[in-house]
Amino acid sequence: MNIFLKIMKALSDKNRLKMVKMLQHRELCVCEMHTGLGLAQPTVSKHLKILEDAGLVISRKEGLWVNYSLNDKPDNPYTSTLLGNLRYWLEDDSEIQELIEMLPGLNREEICN
Amino acid sequence: MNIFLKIMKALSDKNRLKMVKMLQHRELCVCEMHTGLGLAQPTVSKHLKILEDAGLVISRKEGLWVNYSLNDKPDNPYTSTLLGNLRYWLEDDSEIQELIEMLPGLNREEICN
DNA sequence: CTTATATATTCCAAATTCAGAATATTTACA
DNA sequence: TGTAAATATTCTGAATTTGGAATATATAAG
Repeated sequence: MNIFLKIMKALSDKNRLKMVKMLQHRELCVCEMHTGLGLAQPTVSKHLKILEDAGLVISRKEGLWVNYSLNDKPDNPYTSTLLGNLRYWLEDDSEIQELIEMLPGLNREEICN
Repeated sequence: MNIFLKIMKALSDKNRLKMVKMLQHRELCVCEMHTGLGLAQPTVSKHLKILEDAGLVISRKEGLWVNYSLNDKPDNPYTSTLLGNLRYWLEDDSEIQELIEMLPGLNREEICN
């Protein structure tokens, strides 16, 4: 039950939910999400830790960057089902749509320097 | 997005999750859940309000009792999918199992008087 | 080895959540 | 109308969550 609750709590926050929806489109580094969401970098870093601890997200180091992506090898049925449903859930939400539309313009080389 | 977040928050609490699992077996009044969960009556009442506001649960008055049951006519896909998944999710959780096993012994006529 | 950059961690204040005690409301019934 | 019983609401304190500033860590480049 505890892992289920951890997953639900991780998905109960608006900003973390936005991060998941962003990551459906591509791998992102911290500074890209920090810029895209208009949140402080430490805030984003902490949210990502919560998502990673819940097993929803994985990270991969690439030099100075840390690339985050959705976990496509979940070890429990809750994660796979929820991440699967979230592929289409909230697709019609305007706030999400605006966020997704700005994704192509998010370029880590431009942002982080 | 807000209704989705409300649903996720409602299912992010251990006691509310237990209530949902209890209600999968039968309609229950407040005092039955209050006794079964070992929580104060106002605490249970407030949790039920949160579940009802999220559309997960409905209530039906019957004299002094208020019977709560799962909402089988959800007006959004999140509720129907999640309640559907929760039919089998957590069935193997020992804490849930113990709770379910005590359900047949929960009798409102005995408890509430 | 020093510097610069991306990310993580720590610290703290504000906001929210949770629990139970006290109280209010609602309904049945004498 | 008055009382009893089931539930709902209010109030309060403790715990948790959230956000950002300050700081620490890690890696690349000179």
